[in-house]
Amino acid sequence: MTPLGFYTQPAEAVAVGLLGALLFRRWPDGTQACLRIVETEAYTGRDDLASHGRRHPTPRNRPMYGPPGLAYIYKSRGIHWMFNVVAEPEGEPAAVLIRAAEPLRGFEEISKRRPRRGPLEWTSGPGRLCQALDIDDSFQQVDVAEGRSGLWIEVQPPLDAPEVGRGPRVGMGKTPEPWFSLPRRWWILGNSYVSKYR
DNA sequence: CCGAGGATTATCT
DNA sequence: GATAATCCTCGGA
Repeated sequence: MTPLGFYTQPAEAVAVGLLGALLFRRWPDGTQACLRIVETEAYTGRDDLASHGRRHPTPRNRPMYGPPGLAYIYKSRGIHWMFNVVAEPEGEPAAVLIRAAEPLRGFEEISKRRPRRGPLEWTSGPGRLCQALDIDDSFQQVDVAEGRSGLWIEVQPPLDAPEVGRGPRVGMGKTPEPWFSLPRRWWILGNSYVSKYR
């Protein structure tokens, strides 16, 4: 499947399919990091009161309505950057939040951006991941299927179903049921880098 | 180990 | 004016 075809799928399918995908970051000085995506969440449009796309386009959520395969980045709590990849055809507000990843290469580069913290706290959460990889809104709407921006994803073959966990999303706050409990979070079972804030 | 509370600001109503 | 797709620190056990 082409990258465009992959990201054009429903957000749920993209979220599952991104488990095990390789996330790359290359800095201007030539240093590089490679991580394995281990936790994702799906957000869609009017059928999802937890999603930024639940009402209509706004300056912030505009990228969710745009072409699939581009980054959607926003700031949470005025502090933490969140990294999503847009899914579904242009016009449909949908995105997949990259919640956690397991560092494979570039430990030095990652650890120096997460000082005074152990490896398990480097990238085990969406805000931590963006801190570890210097991801901010300068990557807004970059194409994650190609590496020119210095941030890209290489999708891998699907995992076997028994390796995948599924459950409610994190940080739903006052979101009403049933959206509060919809099982739209996926993770790799047994992986230590899955976020621990539930 | 665990739970409570604070940080900090753009965005939306 | 309230809220937020989070993270960290601190106090108590």
